[in-house]
Amino acid sequence: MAETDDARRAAALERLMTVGRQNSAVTVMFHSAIAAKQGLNATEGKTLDYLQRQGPLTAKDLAELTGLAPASVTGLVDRLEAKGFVRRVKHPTDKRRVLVEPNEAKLAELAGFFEDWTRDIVEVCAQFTTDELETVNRFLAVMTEQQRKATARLTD
Amino acid sequence: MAETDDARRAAALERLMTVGRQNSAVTVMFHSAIAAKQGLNATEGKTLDYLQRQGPLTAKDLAELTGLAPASVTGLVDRLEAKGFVRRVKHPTDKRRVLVEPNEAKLAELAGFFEDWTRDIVEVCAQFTTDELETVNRFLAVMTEQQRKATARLTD
DNA sequence: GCAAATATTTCGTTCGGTCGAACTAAAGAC
DNA sequence: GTCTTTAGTTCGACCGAACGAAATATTTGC
Repeated sequence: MAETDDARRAAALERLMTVGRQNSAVTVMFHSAIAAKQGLNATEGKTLDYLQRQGPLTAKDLAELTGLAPASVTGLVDRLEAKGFVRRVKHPTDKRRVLVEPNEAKLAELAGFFEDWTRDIVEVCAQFTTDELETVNRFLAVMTEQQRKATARLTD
Repeated sequence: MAETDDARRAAALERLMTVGRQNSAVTVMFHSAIAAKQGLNATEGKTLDYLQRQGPLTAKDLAELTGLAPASVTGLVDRLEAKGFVRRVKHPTDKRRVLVEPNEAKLAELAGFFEDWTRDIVEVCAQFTTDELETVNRFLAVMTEQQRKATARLTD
């Protein structure tokens, strides 16, 4: 029954596209809702993402990552600092440089925002066996990498 | 061996959180990269999303959906029209109203943007059995709904 | 040491996106 | 038929965020 198997797979793939696109759209909205709730614009949110993932970065690093002019980074960091999300720290060896350090407490507070969200997730996961969750994990990991590459391709 | 099962599940859940967050971050970046490539800002992108999903909408509808003032919607539609993504159409029965109609051709062109992306996805999916893909679909559908509710909770 | 290079900030300017208020046109109420 | 309400646009103004150029501080190279 190769044909019905093929049909079933084709259906699964098509549905994956649909559901994946819906999920993407909702994810974007969720993110922007959270950012808005904290008075962060897109640039600021992206910057915090980078800092959270990579730890302290210099202004120059941030300029490259965000694609902003040096002068703009100064303003960006000023705003984030005023809101308490980061602080400027002198670079240990090169005093020209400024390290922008994320405020862990503030980010934890942000994580607190996710708390009931996390609880909901776990609850929803009750519908899935551990094996299934591992499949999902594997899938998400692969897709994330694929999408990361696609993004890089777009922005080069 | 209930304990090791518990441990395995806990590990799977924790990993899900991590990988899920990474995936979200990348998704957001991917979206904003696509939007930027087309010269669209966040508001314009969101508006096109609504139009694509719900079909033609009046300026008033858009004002409510986006949370913008009427005057701002005029400007928003002007910009989208100038870029060729939408057109204004007279409402059939109420001549005060303006229907904002998405340009299917232009959106298809946008879909073309996704073409090689889609190809990559399918390729990546070769690593998964059809059963696994169906599990993923089920998971994504559930998570999408959950996240949709969470977003609504944040923006009310 | 001193000149050139590098990292960041300051300053003045510009621009896009939003707003409120006033205006126009059409629909609905009575 | 007038009066009120509703939909959308125009206009003038404002604000946040970005930029380039010049200034400052520090490091590197010779």
